[in-house]
Formats: sequence, C-alpha cells, structure tokens
Amino acid sequence: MGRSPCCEKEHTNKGAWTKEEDERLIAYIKANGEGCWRSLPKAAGLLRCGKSCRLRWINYLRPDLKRGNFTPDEDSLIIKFHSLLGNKWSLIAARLPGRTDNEIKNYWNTHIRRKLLSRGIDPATHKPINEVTTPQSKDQTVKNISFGPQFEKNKNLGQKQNGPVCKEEKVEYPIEGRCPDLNLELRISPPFQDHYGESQMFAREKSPCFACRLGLKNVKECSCDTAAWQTMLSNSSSSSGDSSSSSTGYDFLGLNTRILDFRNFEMKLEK
DNA sequence: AAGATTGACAACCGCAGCGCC
DNA sequence: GGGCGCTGCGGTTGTCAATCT
Repeated sequence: MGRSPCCEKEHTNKGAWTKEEDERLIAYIKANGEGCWRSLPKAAGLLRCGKSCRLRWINYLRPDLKRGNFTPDEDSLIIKFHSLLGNKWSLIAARLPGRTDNEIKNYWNTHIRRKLLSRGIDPATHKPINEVTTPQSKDQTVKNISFGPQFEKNKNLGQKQNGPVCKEEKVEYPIEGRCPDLNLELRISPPFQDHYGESQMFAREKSPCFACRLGLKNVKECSCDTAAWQTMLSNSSSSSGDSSSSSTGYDFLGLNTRILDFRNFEMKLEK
C-alpha cells in the first residue's frame, strides 16, 4: 500500500503558471491566508496540485520577495553560509531576506559554482581544488561529526533498526579551511554583522551577555548592563503580535524566525 | 538566416520530518 | 508505537531566450 498521490494528476495543469492562475492564488491567500495546501487548489478554483501552489506562492508570489539580481554582498553571504551549512538552501535563504531557497539554489548552480571553479576553488569543499586530496598534517586536523546526507541516512537507519544511531567520522582538513558539513562550533555565535535591519544596531552596541543573546531577559544569569540592548529586545518582541519573534522576524543569529525557529534547529542537531 | 549549443531559472518529483490519531 | 497525511526540502528536469557557428 503506497501513499496516496498528493493530487489527481489527470486533472491538474502543469508547467508555467498563467497570469490568471497567479491572480487566483494571490486572491485566495490574501483572503484566507497560507496553509492547507492540499485543499487550497480546489477552494481557490485552481487546476493545480497543492505542492505546485505552495511552490508558486513561496518562490514567486509572496509580497515580501526581493526580485532582481543578487548584490555582491549577497554573493559573499551565500558563499559564506554555504561553506558553513552546505546545500541547506532553506537555512541559507532564512538569512537572506527576500530570497528563496530555490532562487539561491539556482543562483549557486549557475553563477557562484562557476565563479568559484574559475578561481580554482572547489564549490563543494570551498578549498583550493589542488588541495582537496592533499593529506594534512596531524596537528591540523579536527574531529568532525558529519551532519551531511550520509549522516542523515545513517541516523534514519539507526532509528528504524537497532544499529548505531550515527556514524562518527574522522575527517581531516585544515582548521582554517571549511568543514565538509557543519561545524557545530558555529551554532552559537555572536550576532552576524549583516546588512539587514536591527542587527546593524547590534553590531554598533556594546555586546550583550550570553543570556541576552539567547533572549533571556531579566534573568539572574544576565551579566549585561547594556540598557539599550535590553530595551531593544523588549521593544522588538512586544511591538509585534508574535511574541516569539522580533518585529523584523530576525533573531539574535540573524535568522528569520518567521521561517526558521532556531530552537528547533538546535534540537535537530542534538538528536 | 537557420540550426546547434549554452545559460538561466521556473517547475516538478521524490523523500524525509513532523504532528495527529 | 506505528500508520497516515501534510508540509517542506533538495535534487533534477523542462523550457525558453541568448549566443554561437
């Protein structure tokens, strides 16, 4: 018994969306909000699969999307985040407001990959191509737990069977180079000095204590006397209807918490 | 001018994660 | 605890325009 298909393929349109379909989808979501993608096409009078509607909305119709060319800043951010996160396009997109995972993925594959290759850098490892297979000296190696696809597969196998939960690999690479997957040291870090909104203020302000960075206000662990910081945190969380995120939707890591709840991210990593 | 090739990006497909029952 | 359904993610394919021969 397989899973039922997400839609009845015989009665759905495929291929490029027409203007009329776009307008119907926008009108429906404006009136009813996002969600329940499975039933949306029927309710909106669209001959499309729910997945297709969701993709169209998220990637092209959402009002907060930033269309147009990527800026050099965005370029370097993508490269930086890719070196840390690998092909986790949704995570990278969460740190680039107005950009979608699909957009970034396409841009990576068509522009950045080529750019890195032309500079002699392996886009997969972010290391010079002629160094990829070069053995490193022992004192420059670190032990790394892989969270890449292979890890995920092993992990899933481990859950379903009674075998090992994950495979700990010893991966050798220079410390100053990129990690092959995700370096856990980067999970908790000072606010990213990006070019977006309040995090610019963060960079200018005196650095807050760790408790404040975690959003723990008025706790005894708080060793921070930066009143402005506390006030800003307070204002940002109270000014929006959503108490779980700031008014901009960006948390102390610069993550868009409307898209990604970093606490879930942490829990996933710790599994 | 016409066909071939390449590049860009929109869209699809299959799978995994998660919540609900 | 396990099955099921829904959503989201990442890889891949399809399509069209631009460029080359």
